[in-house]
Amino acid sequence: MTETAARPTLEAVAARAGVSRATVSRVVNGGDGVRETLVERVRQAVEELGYVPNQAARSLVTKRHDAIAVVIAEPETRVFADPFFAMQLRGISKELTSHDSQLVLLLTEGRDDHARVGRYLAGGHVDGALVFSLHLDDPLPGLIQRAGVPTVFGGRPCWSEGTRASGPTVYVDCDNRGGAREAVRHLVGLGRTRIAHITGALDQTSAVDRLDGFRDVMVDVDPRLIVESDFTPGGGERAMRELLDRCPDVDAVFAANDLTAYGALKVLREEGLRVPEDVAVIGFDDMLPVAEQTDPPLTTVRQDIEEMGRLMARLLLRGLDRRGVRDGIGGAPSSVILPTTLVHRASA
Amino acid sequence: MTETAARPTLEAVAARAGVSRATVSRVVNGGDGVRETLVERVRQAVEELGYVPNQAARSLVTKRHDAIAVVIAEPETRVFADPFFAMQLRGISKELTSHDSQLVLLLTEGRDDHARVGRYLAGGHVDGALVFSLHLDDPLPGLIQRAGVPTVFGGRPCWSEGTRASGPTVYVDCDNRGGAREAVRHLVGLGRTRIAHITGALDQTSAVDRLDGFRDVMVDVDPRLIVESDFTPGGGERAMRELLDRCPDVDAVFAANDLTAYGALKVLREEGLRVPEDVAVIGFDDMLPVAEQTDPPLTTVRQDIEEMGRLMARLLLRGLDRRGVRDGIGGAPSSVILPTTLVHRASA
DNA sequence: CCGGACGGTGAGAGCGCTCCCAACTCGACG
DNA sequence: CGTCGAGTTGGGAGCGCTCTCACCGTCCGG
Repeated sequence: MTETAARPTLEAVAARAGVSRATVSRVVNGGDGVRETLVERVRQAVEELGYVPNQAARSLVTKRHDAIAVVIAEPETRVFADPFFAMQLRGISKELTSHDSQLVLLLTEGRDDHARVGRYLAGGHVDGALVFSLHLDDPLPGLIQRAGVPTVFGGRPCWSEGTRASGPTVYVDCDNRGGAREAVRHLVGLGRTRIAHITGALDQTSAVDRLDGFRDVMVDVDPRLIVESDFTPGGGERAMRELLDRCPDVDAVFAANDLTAYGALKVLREEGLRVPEDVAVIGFDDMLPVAEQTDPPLTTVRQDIEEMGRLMARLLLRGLDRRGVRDGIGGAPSSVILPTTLVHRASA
Repeated sequence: MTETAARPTLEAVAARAGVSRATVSRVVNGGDGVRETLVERVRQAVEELGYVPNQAARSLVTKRHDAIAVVIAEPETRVFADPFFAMQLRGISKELTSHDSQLVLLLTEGRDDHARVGRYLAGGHVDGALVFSLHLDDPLPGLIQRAGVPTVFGGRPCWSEGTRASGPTVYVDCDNRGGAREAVRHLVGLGRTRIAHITGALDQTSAVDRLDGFRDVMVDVDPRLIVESDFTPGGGERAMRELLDRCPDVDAVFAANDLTAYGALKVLREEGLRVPEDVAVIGFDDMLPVAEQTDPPLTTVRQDIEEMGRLMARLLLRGLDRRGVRDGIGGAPSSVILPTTLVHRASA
């Protein structure tokens, strides 16, 4: 941990290359309008001195930061621990990297933290934000939009009344409803008639949308076939038990996600029911370490999580670039719903 | 996405409070040596104007950034997807937050990316780095230490020959070896005699250390009882099959992590072997969604992952602060090995 | 052969902040 | 009653960079 040697400045490079600061700056930023010989000379000086631009000085004048914030509102430990965010982050990171932007990660812990995040974003330390807000009553989306920071949401956000910001909301989500429909139709196609749904946590739009998709197909479904749960394996177990109790004749289950399906599978096995012969099971997410490893391997609805992350970043960056170009018409980017695909494995 | 109103500057606050820039600066940075009445007046002006300091301007002069980088070297998708990093990030984030520092996340993709990360760190954009380097031959640790950025590693790093940097290396790890010993001793205590070990990916120090711990207890172990694997469920399955094939009399398995144990459990069940009656199984990590949900619930060695993250951050920040105080003797912080605990569930 | 256009370059003015130092106010002390 | 020092406050010089302009040479058309 020794003191790092003083970093060379533009000035130093200029001196070495025998040109002015302005010229070095031009070269460093693309080199347009500089004679080729000079460009070369400057490049070499940069190389020799190991010059790296000082981002702080640059931001100070450009008001750009080449950094975006990723906000993950996460009261619940277990949700954060699933691979979901990791994959999204990966996608986001890839996109940002290719755009030379940095990723500032903001994790919130409980309500008080919202203020901190709001302050940070309003403080103009980043060019934009990517926000994952999971719950219906989350004040974060409102806070953020009020902060005036360009934002793209991960998953369809939900507005508490009155929090609704002006201007369009941009978000990226997968086709939860359509994916659910496809899963349920597949079960119907298998000849199943007593098809149940174990829901996710219904304070999240993804859970609501999947339930809606289920209902789209099972129009007059026996209400006892719908059991509310919470996206966890334990919740899946409890729900499956209740389901078996209420409707012993159930012959198919569409679980709101793979973890839930995993729990359901466990109960089914314990009860001596064969999957898929007695009860077919479909999950959602195609979370690989889970879906491929269940017993039997899980048929599930795949969403490309990494791609969602990447897309969020792309949308945000595009919006940012456009802003630079004097907010031309052609307009703000709009939300994107990614398609899902049904992955056939053994459970249905 | 409207243009944000011009942010108020120190100057503006000063004007409003009827004092000088310097005074406002003092108040904003703690307010020492300023008369109480003035402090109050400035505070109010700050409030009214919604002033937030411009970090870029501040860094420019202080050379501090109040930001640290978290570098996750991750060629393998599946490893990143496990909850491990999420938990660590959480711990890190908590610690940084309470220290008013930001977390810049750097994910690498393949070899070329190392250069990018090296450049970024060397560029002095952050005050320090927290680095997770998983593999033995990873050039990243060397690169980073050469960049002269204060760094704390997650997990005992491993140096390719010649890459070894000068100066002490600080890292945080759990007591992989001791934890493994405890697990194996527990199996011995259960009266098991044919105790096997399914290793993790042996290009990672954690896997090597756990193997060493196993060997510490099982001094003259039948070499056929050690099967090399890779920390994945699939790998666990394969290893377990091979093990059963080689030594049908195996009566206990210490798996290098929970995922591996999960795979092993699956094979055992398929083969009609009872756990723990016929074969006792112990995992490592206590990855909750996995360990609690296996069938039967997994006895495993717990490491407090979030705490590791928090500790890494704390160590780094402490080192940074000390640097500020003229690098006094009393010295660089040193590595920490966190204890593990054996969690008794049903599988052993 | 001269004026103007034009590509290329450098000088200089800040961006918003911190921090050094000078200045100023008092109360205390000789 | 003068002086000194502690306690406060303000002025000003940059931190390293970008960006606007003025400037300079060159090339071309008239």
